Amino acid sequence: MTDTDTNGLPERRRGSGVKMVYDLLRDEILDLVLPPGSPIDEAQLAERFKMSRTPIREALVRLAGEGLIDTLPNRSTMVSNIDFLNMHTYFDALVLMYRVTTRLAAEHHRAEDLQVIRAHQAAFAAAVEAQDALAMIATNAAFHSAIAEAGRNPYFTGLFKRLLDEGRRILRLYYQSYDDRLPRRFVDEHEAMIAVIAARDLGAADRLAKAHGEQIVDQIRKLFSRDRRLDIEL
Amino acid sequence: MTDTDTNGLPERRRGSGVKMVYDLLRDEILDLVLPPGSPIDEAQLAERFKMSRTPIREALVRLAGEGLIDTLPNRSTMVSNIDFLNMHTYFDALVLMYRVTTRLAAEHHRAEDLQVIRAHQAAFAAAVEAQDALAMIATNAAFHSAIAEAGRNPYFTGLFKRLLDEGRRILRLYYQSYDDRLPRRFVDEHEAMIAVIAARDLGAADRLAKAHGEQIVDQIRKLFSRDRRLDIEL
DNA sequence: TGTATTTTATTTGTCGACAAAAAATCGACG
DNA sequence: CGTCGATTTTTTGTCGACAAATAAAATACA
Repeated sequence: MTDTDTNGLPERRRGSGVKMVYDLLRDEILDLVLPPGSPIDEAQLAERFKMSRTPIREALVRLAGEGLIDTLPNRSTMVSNIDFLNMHTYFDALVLMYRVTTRLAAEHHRAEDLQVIRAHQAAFAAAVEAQDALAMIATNAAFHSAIAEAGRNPYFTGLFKRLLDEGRRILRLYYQSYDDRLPRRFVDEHEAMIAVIAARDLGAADRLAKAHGEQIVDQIRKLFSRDRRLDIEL
Repeated sequence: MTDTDTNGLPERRRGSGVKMVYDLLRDEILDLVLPPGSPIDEAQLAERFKMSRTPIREALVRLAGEGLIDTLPNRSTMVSNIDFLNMHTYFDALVLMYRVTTRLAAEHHRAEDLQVIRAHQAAFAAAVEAQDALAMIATNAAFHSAIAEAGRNPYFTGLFKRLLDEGRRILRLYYQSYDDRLPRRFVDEHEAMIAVIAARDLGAADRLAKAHGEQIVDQIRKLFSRDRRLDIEL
């Protein structure tokens, strides 16, 4: 037993509490452990983490800043809803960021970036092989996130990462369908993207990213119209 | 004397304090009243606004979430620096958002949107006529912000508004040069943009926005190399 | 005189408590 | 039996105080 006191609770260093609460709550929201609409009770969290409401509050303010929770003034705060009606705006933004970040990666990447990207791609391929849908979602996001980092534009990577996070919530609703033959196609497309990035072919990077993104959007649209009979306008 | 007590201090309603501090600090940062690097002292702010440190702290957390201030753990927090070395990433993002939002505005705008846009354009023209540089910056940002809103994609408008805010800090450093013949050209270009948006000509909207954005970037680059002998890579 | 070490001072992070605001409960009255 | 109003309960926003962490100052020592 390391780093724990007699109560079995980890000894927290001053200042680490907010980050812990923030990270955990964030994960629980994105993994739908806390589904949209779930009420968030400060006092309850304070008791759960054995700390005062002050650091809890700070974590909540940060989550609200990212739009992951909604706070009604003087009243309850809850996990923000996924806006299915305006989903097309999400897809538009996602595809554009796929394109821009991949193109910039082809332009600005360094040798060490490719190693990181290839490592994430290997992890994604392993998740596909293992048919682990949750791992697919996570490693796929990490793969594209690494590409964005190689593009070296913090404004784009910032927006893109937020979109990928939001995507975690959407995909997790439908990850069941991931046990068909689509994931292997994604693996191949990822390989092709790595190749054009390495070759610094900006045009091809843009084209591949566009096709890749639109295919994912198409797949999600199909899921929606099949499972929910919702016609998402694109 | 309305809404004030005997001390001359406004009676604040519960919950309004944080927003007041946030808004004011934000403006002071963007207007360079608080230049980059300025130390932010919680206790000092608490005394200035006659409130406890708790709401001050919440405002600071939100500002930190937007990257307007940097907080060293357990130590001082200060106004974030403008990253001149990586300015090109800013320009890349700005021009792309100019294009995307203008194109989407041409696609999705409604009649009432055009009225708002034209009103902002009139205010911009008036600022140019009055040679009021600060008003030009503000009304120009409002004009493009209104176009973005008409595009109806919250992900793009969110990023774009943040970029325009950041631009306020950059432009305010150089607003002196605004007393040449460039602003009138901006007025004309704005008029052309409104026309193609109204005509729902997506391609022309994209082209005009690209030219408009790149011209602004070019202008700023010239200012930099002239005033600072700084060679900004683009 | 310069450097290492202790002491002091300043500032942040956290806490428990209180007051305001909204919701929930209860009770009066039709 | 239902509706409106008063009262209680719950939850949030704010406060003042304290403790940990760091910087600054003072002291000891070579």
